[in-house]
Amino acid sequence: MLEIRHLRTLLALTEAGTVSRAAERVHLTQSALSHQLKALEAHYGVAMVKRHGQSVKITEPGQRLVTLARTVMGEVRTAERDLTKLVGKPAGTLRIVLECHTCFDWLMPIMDAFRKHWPEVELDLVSGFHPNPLALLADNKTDLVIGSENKPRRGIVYHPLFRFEVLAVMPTDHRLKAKRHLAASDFAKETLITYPVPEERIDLIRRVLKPAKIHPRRRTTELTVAILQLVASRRGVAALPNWGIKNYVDYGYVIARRIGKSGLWSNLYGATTGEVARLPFVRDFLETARRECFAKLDGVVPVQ
Amino acid sequence: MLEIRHLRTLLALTEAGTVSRAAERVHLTQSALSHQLKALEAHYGVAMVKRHGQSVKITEPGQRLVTLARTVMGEVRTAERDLTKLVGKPAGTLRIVLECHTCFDWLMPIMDAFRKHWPEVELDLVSGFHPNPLALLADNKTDLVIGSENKPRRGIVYHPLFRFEVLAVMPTDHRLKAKRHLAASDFAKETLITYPVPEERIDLIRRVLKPAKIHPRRRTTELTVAILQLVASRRGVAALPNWGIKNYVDYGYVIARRIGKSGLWSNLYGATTGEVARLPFVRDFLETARRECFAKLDGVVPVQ
DNA sequence: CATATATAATGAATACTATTCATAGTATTT
DNA sequence: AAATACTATGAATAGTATTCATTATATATG
Repeated sequence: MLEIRHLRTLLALTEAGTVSRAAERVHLTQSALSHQLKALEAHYGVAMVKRHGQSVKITEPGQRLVTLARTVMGEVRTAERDLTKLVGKPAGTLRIVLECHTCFDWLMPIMDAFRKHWPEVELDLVSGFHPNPLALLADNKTDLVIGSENKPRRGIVYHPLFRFEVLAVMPTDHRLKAKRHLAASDFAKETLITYPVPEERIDLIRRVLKPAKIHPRRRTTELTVAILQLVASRRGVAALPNWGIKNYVDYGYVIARRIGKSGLWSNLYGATTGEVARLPFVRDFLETARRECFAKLDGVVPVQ
Repeated sequence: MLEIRHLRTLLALTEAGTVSRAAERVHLTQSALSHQLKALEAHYGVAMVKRHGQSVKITEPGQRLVTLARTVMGEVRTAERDLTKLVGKPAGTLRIVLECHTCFDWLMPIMDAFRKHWPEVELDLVSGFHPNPLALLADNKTDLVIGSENKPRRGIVYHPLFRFEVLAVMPTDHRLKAKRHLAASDFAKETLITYPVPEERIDLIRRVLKPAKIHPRRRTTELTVAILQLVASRRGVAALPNWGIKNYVDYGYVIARRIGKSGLWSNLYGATTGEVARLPFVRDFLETARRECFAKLDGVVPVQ
């Protein structure tokens, strides 16, 4: 009766917190998951989740199955890796270009895991700036570009990673702190602290400020911590991913506000050539990245 | 794509050796398993089994999945045990009556495992002889009777365990050693060595010799090894389960021959009252017994 | 406080896919 | 050579997972 499908669902449920979001993550409808849970509960004669207002909470029996799911899914993954290694000795390179500055944060642990799982593959992070990173794929200068671009181009395959919200980060005593969300006009008199990249690469400018014809002052710095320091010491405001600043916000170092009524959201994709997309270790890398980010990063949802 | 169902199939396949027998064990048709295997092979791009004449052999990739199956199924089982313990504290007794002498051999390790898994349950083996063991169930003198009886009686539930062949055991230089299988008449001049139980309890007599009106001499002894010693020293022949004598035959201590053209087969059942049948630890006991016997005992097949 | 917005549960309809059926094919045994 | 024991396969069927459409309920929002 119990199938791996159910374990997948339970894992997604603990990570997502709600049935609907879990459903998105496993590419099913909310209804399907609700039925699955009902079937599990009927079979074992215990509630696996408890409706807790709007969201659901996993019960103790449910938690036991989640524990099972974690170990089982881990073992299934290593078995499948072993299988692909038995099918054909995998060797090659995986050169990665990062378009997204903050992505370093989540990429590091994933690269570490990858090196352990695929010691035969040479892993490289191509840093430094490129005006047109996707061109590097065609020129075989890199194998994987991680960024938010997904315009269809011939020969390039986009692998959706995840979707996250970009928040406005401000000092704790900022004049706009009472607002629930900021409008474009709110930025008019601010100094915007960003990474040293062209304006088109900054979502807030390209998608919010430029359309509203607002051009605040800019100040740039390389590191995320440096940006946060400048914000905290009232030199300006910044726009950073939700998951990148959560710790600083929780700690009360800065405050964060939504940009626009429904927020400024950004999608992240891995881009490869069609050929590279077929390599088993590349598929594994992308899948691992997706899974780990959903599991570890706060407020991350599937690409819509 | 990979589901627990596939892992079950692969486990049954390694233990049964052929697709058909594995199918019986998981209560599916041979065709279903063949399709399952085909789907697995298509998905992973490797052959999981290799047709090897009449039977199939598991390939290296297949073996990897079998290993996965073993660990996963083990974890699923302990998780499910934990779940039933969470649902309701299980306490009670499991008093077992054994109708079948040789069954001690396989029952011991299963009782050991059971004690480990259900420390709250008091386990008892009620030995000694009873003319009508099933009556003990109704009188609440025991909880489980293991034997080959399965005549429908009101209030009693039979749980099929397994089916095995009873072989004629003879000294290595016996006059009938050239025969592939023995007929009832072959026993006419022999001394039959049996456990000290009534004739109706001995399959060979009840189902083969009595119908043929053949009444050989009998000599009885309690222990299986004692029977084998007597046989080896030419004091007579015996009829014992395939799996009980395999080691002695392989070692060349005695020889074994089929009884009748298609052999003398015996089914083993666990009998309980309807109430006891519902207890989770009883269900677990029976399932464990079945599984372990299929895995460890040679030549054991599902009850037909 | 009413309204809008999320969310979950449910029964019926649908789509999917696992299993069986019927059969052919291939070794092995007698 | 015939009988037996096994596997593979395509089509039909049965079974069940998923979706659709809807209701119910709780949480935000103006």
